[in-house]
Amino acid sequence: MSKNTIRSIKGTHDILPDQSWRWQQLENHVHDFMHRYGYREIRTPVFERTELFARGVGTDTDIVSKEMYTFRDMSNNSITLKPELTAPVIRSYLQHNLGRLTPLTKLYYIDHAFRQERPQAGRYRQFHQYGVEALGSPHPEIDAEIIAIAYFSLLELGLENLTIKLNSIGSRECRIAFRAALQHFLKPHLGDLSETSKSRFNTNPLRILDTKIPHEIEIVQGAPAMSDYLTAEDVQHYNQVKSHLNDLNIPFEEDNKLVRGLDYYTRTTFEIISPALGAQNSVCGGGRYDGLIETLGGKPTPGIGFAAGIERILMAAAVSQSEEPTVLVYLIVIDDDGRSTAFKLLHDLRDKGINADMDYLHRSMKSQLREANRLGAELVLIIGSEELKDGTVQFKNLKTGSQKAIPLDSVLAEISEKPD
RNA sequence: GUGGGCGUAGCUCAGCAGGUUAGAGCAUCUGGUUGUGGCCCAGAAGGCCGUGGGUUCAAGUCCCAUCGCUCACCCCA
Repeated sequence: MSKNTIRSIKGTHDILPDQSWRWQQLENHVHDFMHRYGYREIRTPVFERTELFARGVGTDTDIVSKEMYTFRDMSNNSITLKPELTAPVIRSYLQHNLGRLTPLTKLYYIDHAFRQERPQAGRYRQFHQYGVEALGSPHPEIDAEIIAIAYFSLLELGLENLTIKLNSIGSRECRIAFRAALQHFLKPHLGDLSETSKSRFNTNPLRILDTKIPHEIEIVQGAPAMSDYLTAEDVQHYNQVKSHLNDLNIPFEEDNKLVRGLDYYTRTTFEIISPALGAQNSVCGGGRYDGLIETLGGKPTPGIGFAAGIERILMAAAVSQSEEPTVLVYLIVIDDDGRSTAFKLLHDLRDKGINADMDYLHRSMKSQLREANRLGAELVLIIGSEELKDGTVQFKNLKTGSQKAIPLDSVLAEISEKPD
């Protein structure tokens, strides 16, 4: 690469033609899948007011405190490239009062988000997710549906050996009690905790449970369990979610240490991990957020959703489902006389919905045939001065090698028949 | 922010104790066929050996710095 070329920004990637076909396939699958489950697409802007994330996601989360792309626009507003996709959807839901139409609003998206982290396998600064949000129902069936969508959509996209990790972190009331108990338990160990854990002790002690530091894991081992602090309603809700999952034969593992990193989660939280990935093995994460809509200025409305990482899915999914469409017919021009005839014929073919192309470099016939072969064309139409004279084209099948002269005006008919 | 690995042709990589004009395979282009692809053969093009500095008679090779890529920690999709 020349020293003068400009590179893409660290942690961002071009999706080249080799890969874009897989993206299209995945997106098509997602659209189709979501429609089957009764979800409608929503698209929100790439950037939002910074305040949306500060309020919605929580200022003491890693995302808000150190990973956002934030800048000032010309009106001196603080703007942030979306670091996650739920808060903007809720914002839009409230702004347009989408809940007016029906008490349960089911939305999905395929979108990109931005976080300023050190890139690594499966973690990029611009990354893509598809996800769903179901707004309005507090009932466990919708929790199960959300998990079902996450799980079955991933299966349909070709992922294997997935593990669903499931937990309930309770309603807001019992989290307050649990939080106090946790702080009470951790207080004597405060000196042994890492700096980050120490600061989380006050801001969000639940996240200390998620620690990866060995000696903290030991300390946390004896911590009070969230499950002991769930209210009777929380327990019942959780049990019903599990029961519905069992009804659908969706396998899951309970993990009472699973705490989603964003502040807004309540009750059901889940994560789906794939063994085909590296250290960043989570392909999907989600949960219930019964307080979020109220936090963002709406009336109290329950909600639940998930987001799945498209790059990670593409990394973990071995097979692509179908062949990329290729050029079917390639036109070859031998000498300048035939060029305009070929150009018009090319247009007619395309107009009739046939994948067709021709050479635009005035190359030798041999080169043009090579190109046709490289493109995977099945048929080649050759036009030279001799053909022009008697109004024909050479009709050649590249698979069999057979060739015949046919009248120019019968080309379309000939192609639509089974070529031989 | 912290740590490890790696930067030689478009791609994947050789380059062996520092020693003359820097190599291979694949890809590309041209030719072997006065109008016929794949396979085969021949040839061509393509490299400030990431950048800067240092050591040396001599640096792709050794040292330092720097930039970039990558993996991992943290956290997450």
